[in-house]
Amino acid sequence: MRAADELKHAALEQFATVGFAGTSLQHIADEAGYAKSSVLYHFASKEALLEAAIEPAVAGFEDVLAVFLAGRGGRSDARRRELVDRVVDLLLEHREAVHVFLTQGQSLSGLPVIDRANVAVRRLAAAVCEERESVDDQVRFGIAIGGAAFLLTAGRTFADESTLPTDDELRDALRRIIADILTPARTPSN
Amino acid sequence: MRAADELKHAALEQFATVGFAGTSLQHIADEAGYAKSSVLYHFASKEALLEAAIEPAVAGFEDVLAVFLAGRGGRSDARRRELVDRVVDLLLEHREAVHVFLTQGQSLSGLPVIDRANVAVRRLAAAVCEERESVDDQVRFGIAIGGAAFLLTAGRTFADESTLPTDDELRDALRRIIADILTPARTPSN
DNA sequence: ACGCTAGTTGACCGATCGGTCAGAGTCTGC
DNA sequence: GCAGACTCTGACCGATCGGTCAACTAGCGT
Repeated sequence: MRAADELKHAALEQFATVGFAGTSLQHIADEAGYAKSSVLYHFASKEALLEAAIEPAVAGFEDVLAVFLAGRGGRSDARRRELVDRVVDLLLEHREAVHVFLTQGQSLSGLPVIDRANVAVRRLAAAVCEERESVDDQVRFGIAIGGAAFLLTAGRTFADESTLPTDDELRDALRRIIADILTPARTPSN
Repeated sequence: MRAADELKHAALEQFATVGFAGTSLQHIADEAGYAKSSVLYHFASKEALLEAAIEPAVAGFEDVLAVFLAGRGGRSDARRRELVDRVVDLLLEHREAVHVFLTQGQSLSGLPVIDRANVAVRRLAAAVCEERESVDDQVRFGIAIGGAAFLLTAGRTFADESTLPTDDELRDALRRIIADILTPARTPSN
């Protein structure tokens, strides 16, 4: 069962950097040290490989969301902050899958796992924004999640001037700043 | 000269939605109503077409940046806010080019126009963040620009629940929120 | 009428794409 | 020893890729 994992890992890395359409099965196989045929032995198709590669990430978000929604502690600010923390953890843990979903999700819609991820994100937005549905809140949520995902992957291109921060530094900063973005001024000032 | 513009427009749209590698010259030609050979008559190669398509956007950012850096008014908060406003305008005007650059820039590095865009973004970050180079400031800048770009393109996938906001609404919200994100609490609290 | 240039196109090229298939190697239980 | 399942692979398929090229058309100055 090691081969399938190696292939998933290699595939995810390529999908995140070169894009799904820009990645060939041959290249994935070469990267993982197998023949192209072996890839199609473990996964029925290129799309099935993508699904298998990002499914754990989607499942993770669904779990965190389910825990939040089932929690009996209401939707206090503390609980919402806890949700943000766990989401940030998932963003860091599955950064490649998140990047693939956010940057190529629209061209990949139709794949079951992508549709699952879409409803998960919508429910996440609803949980974070509560019933407040102003344009500002939508924009804040979009910037927070899109920005975080961008920062974790593409952002490295021009953020490494001196020394790029540790994952732990990044995690702390993201937790603080995203919570900051999502809760503008608890009592509106504009 | 109309044909070249039509092809650039069609190409940019495809590059933004399906990705550069995932877009075929044949599809671009079909979309614009020409033959594949015509595309390669107007542009030396697929890469040259990409460069021509996103060059105006890069030039726009370079101009705005040059105006800001050459301005004799120092770097007051008001001037920095004006810079943010103009950058937001450019993000809206060239949203497809911005999307292509931010989501595929790393796999497209090497193309002259992409490298130009990279240095422009770095200088923009320096101009906005001033000499403050803490992890937080870098994260805030990354989230702001990445989030805005994400919101303008991919974000539409799951933001259109009811009615997605007007461009003008979006512009106002972005100006306010991005300025907000980049200037956390004028005097640091951490 | 002429030649010249710009624009457009279909035919064609080698390479590579995702995917199929018939084996070959390896290990197990009998 | 042997049967069977599991894993892996090279050869091969039709389709499509980016790119080349010669030919055709339309306009324009002379």
